[in-house]
Amino acid sequence: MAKSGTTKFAILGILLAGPQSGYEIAKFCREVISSFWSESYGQIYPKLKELLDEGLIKKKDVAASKRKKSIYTITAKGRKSVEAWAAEPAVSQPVRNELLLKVFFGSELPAEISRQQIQQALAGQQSELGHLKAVEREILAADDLSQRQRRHASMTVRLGVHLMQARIKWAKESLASLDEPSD
Amino acid sequence: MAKSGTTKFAILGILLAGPQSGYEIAKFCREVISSFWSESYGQIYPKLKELLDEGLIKKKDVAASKRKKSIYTITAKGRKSVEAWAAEPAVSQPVRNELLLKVFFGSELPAEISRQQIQQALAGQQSELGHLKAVEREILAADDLSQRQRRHASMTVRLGVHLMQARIKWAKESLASLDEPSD
DNA sequence: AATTGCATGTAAGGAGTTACATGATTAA
DNA sequence: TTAATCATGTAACTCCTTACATGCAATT
Repeated sequence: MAKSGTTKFAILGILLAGPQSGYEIAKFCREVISSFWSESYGQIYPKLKELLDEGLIKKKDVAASKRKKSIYTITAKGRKSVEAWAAEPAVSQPVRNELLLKVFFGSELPAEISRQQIQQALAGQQSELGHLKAVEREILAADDLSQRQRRHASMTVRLGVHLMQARIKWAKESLASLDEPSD
Repeated sequence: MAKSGTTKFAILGILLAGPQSGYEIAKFCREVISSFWSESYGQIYPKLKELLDEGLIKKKDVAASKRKKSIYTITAKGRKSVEAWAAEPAVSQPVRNELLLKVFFGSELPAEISRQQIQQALAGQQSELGHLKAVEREILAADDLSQRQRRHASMTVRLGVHLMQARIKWAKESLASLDEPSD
């Protein structure tokens, strides 16, 4: 995936909510925004160095509770930079859906293959939907977040919910279509 | 994106429908399956060489209408290989949704930013939905396809339709949510 | 005559993950 | 004491796109 450069802005955006260490940024990606974004250590640490060189963040070494760590804070320049990025129309990166690839090729393969794929997908989707709804409830009850933070966080989960419901609808419709007799 | 290796099977899968040249495979990706899969020349040509070495496809040089080209045909071994891959549960690769990232960070940014993002997204989604429905009609009317091919191709487009409708629903719901007064 | 499409490839470089390496602290 | 979590980073490797390079054929 060449030339997107979104990692930089993802880190800056996370720092908007407050100063954090590289480790905490990674944790945030894993625990909070993983349903629509991912970053790994191999990306985060080198990127923090770059952002520092560009003056978009600043570093402070802290001996927090005996363990030393580096806390990064977004600068005014960094804030301007992430705001400009956020205002630009979002570009949707090329989709690659392995399930659809398998279903598409299914017309040239034994009929059970597509049916099983879709049944498995449906099971996963239903459990995923339950998970997303639980996350939604958590967000609405989180008293460590501001009202605006709750609202925006819940919007992101709501898309997940809508998409999952759509996938479930599709899976059921597709299984029915596979049951229809051939002409 | 490390260690997926799906390109190999994508090419094999495309060859299931009949022998084709590298150029035709690329064209097929661009024109037929682009809504859920993409491959570029830089991937296809080197991969064809690998598949040849592994005995999963065979090559025949043809002087079709004065212009020379290489036509690749899937072998029995290749067919077995793609069938085994198709039967394995589809793995969903990590999602990266730039729009949601911007919406999420929107709680720390001027309020107009998220509203504009979602409005722009909605406009794009509505036009995209119209396009998908046109493609669906084309598939159902395509008499160069078998009934099974039409059925499986239409299933892939139907997921696109369902997902796009979900995105539109979400965008409208989110705009309404942004209009609600704060507590 | 010029543009578009057919046709095959390579090179450079960015993006991204995983595994490795190291070590302290804390909870079971 | 053993495992998990905190903490920072690097190296190797894969994946993938874009641009480049080349040249013929058909259409406008």
